[in-house]
Amino acid sequence: MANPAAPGGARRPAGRAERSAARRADILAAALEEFAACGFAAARLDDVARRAGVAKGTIYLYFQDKQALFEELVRAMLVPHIAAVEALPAEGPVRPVVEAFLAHIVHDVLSTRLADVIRLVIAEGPRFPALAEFYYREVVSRALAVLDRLLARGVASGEIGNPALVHFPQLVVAPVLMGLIWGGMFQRFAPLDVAALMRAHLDILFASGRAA
Amino acid sequence: MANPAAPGGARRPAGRAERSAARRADILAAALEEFAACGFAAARLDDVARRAGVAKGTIYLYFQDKQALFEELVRAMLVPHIAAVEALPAEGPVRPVVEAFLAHIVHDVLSTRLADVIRLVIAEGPRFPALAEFYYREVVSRALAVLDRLLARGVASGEIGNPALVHFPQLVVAPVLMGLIWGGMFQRFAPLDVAALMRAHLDILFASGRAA
Amino acid sequence: MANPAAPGGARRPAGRAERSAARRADILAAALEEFAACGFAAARLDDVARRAGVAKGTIYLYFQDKQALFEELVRAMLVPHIAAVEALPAEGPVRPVVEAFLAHIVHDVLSTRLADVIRLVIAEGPRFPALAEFYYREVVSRALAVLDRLLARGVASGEIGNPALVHFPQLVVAPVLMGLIWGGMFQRFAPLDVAALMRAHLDILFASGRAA
Amino acid sequence: MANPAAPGGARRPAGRAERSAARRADILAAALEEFAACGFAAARLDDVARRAGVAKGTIYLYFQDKQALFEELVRAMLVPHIAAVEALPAEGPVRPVVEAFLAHIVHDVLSTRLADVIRLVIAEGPRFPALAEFYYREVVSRALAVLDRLLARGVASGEIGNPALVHFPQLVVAPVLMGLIWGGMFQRFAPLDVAALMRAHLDILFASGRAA
DNA sequence: CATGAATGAGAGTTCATTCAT
DNA sequence: CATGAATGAACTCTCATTCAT
Repeated sequence: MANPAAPGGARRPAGRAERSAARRADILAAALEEFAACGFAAARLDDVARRAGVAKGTIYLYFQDKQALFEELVRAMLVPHIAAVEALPAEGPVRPVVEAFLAHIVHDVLSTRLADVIRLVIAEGPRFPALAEFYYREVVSRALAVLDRLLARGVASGEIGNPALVHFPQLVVAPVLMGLIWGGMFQRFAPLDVAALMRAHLDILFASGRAA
Repeated sequence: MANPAAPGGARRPAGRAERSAARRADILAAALEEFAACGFAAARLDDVARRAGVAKGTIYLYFQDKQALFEELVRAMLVPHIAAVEALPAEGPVRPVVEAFLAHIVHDVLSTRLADVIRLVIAEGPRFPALAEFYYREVVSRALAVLDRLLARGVASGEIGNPALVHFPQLVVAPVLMGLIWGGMFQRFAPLDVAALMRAHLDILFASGRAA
Repeated sequence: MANPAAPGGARRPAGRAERSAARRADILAAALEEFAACGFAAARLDDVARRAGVAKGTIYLYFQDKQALFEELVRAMLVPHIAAVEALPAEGPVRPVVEAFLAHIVHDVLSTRLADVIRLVIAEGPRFPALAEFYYREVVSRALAVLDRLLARGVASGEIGNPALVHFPQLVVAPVLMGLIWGGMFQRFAPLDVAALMRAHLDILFASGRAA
Repeated sequence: MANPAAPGGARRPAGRAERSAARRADILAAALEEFAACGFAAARLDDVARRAGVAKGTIYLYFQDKQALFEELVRAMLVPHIAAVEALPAEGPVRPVVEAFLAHIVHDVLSTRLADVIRLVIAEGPRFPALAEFYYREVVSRALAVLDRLLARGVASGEIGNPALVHFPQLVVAPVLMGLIWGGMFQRFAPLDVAALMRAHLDILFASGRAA
């Protein structure tokens, strides 16, 4: 009677749907840890369940099977960032936008769990074509399209001196990929200053243009 | 003409040592296929054996276990290229050397089995720190050191206008990595012209400098 | 009649804990059969599972591995008898006590599954030092200690004429061991009347003493 | 030219047959070590071969298979002692003969490789009925028959006071078995003075009789 | 909804045995 | 005779998946 959102005597401050969503989130979070640490094939659902604080069977109430869990994990992690990818300003000087774009990736991707997710996609991509395609369609192609327009504008305005860059937005992103891979493999014993790397990268990209 | 075992005529019997080396090579080749296709954990030694045309137990005559097979495979594939990495000319104009360096990678790595091996190292690196370290020590760090000297020379001679590049040889290689990853994931449905990518990349790198 | 789970009527469902304990017992019983028949190394868990009526994997829900199954089997079989070993009367005439002791062993050990267990311990002891030590500590040394006190009393009271026996309680048990080994190896084609053997043994032990 | 027994340039001082016999002996010796250490099932012919200094296949030139090797090993080790078993004097006082008999076993069996062989027979007996039967027929029954006659003589002459012993020669041997088993299992952490045990045993056996 | 005991196909690994050299 | 590379059946152990409770 006190809690209108909890009919039937549920004391917990959450409704059934919320509890369910929370469980789902717990499982996804646990799965991320395990998949990131072991890879898809070597990760054990037993460990995912233990880490999520649920029984092994419960996972199957929320996900069809191991592969579905993996794919939904990747999707769930990527989706919130898909919008951000296209939120770049369409007007004004180009360099600050590219800078913001790269800074965004460095801060919100490379230094977060998202880096693990993308490394997973890269590592397992060949075994999960659907995932690779999803990643390309929803993230990569969109980001590259945005970049492409940006670069065209930069070339048109003279900010970017070298027209070679148009049609190869991958060149803008390549150092990010380098930072991502390096971080997963060599960071431990050969640290790489990604921020400085990005500054140098920007300097080169905009070197021969004139300031906007 | 006196020696019936003389090289030059491929004959069946061969020596014991040759047979043995051939078997080993067969197994490694089969392992490459399977590991590249399935990843380390999901690859089955049964399939490796079948593909190599040997019995399952035979693998264990040549390799301690699955992990050893994997590590030796990577090492065996990388080692022959280690020397090549440092064979860049130490004198003269810089751009042609960098061009040759990238062309070499594109031709001898990206379009060969070596690409699979490096993708494997990237994918499994976190689970095989020894391998990641080997790859860094024997390949990555050497190549970067060579590039570093090259870039310094280019900056000193004015060929490279932008000194930002020095100390970040990773920027030179980043597009190669991009091509490698792209090739493994998106090439099927979104082909990338790596050669053109490289030309654009070079144009940008040497854009603001004066010709040597 | 009110409690459907009440003991006294063997019914199927039972509680989870009971089911679990029963499964464990089934597996141990099956393991005893197989280990006794084949020895540790040659026994196959597949057969244990089949005999226990469970799947192969189920064994691993209850026991860490084959060796743990073996060791727990031996412990589980021996433990219930450890108390019995020290339950011999500490007063009165000695001969009846020794007689009872040997009769107990002949009836409760030699003619039961326990004989198989001890034969297993003897056969596998060298490969399972922990088991040999357990058996010595919990069974052998205790039984010998009890016997030792008993013999000392018998010598003190004159019931046992020969003081040589003190400090060698093994001599009292040796014929039991003989019966155990004989039973496992020769009984089939050269039967040995263990009861008569024991009577003769007792006659000799107490031959030169005077009745208590 | 110096060695007339080595025609054809063979430097080794042995003929073909001798070499062969030596090889056989080497294999048997190696097999004894391995079987004693690991038991029949767990012993590896690979280790036997390595220890014997021959190739794995060579074993099969001398023995049909693993089981034959094992059985011939046991037979070969026991046969030389079969004669000794019946070489006990048929006349004169009994006690010295029994003493000699037990002393012989303690010295020539318990403290030698023979102990390992008999422990093996005991451990593997149930799996090798033919071996158990051979051991019974050629060793056990003969020794017991000899002992039986000896005991009868002792009882007849009054040396042995207790006629219960006749028909149970096993009682004479039981402490030896105890020593054998104890040696294999507990000797390490609970040493048993077998010689003293035997003296006590003899004292008891002959306690109530009058000296011859 | 949630559980976790149970399943059983399938993985890596071993080793007795064979046979071309 | 001797070798040891090769075999492949058989083993132990794992783990995604199911289902009675």
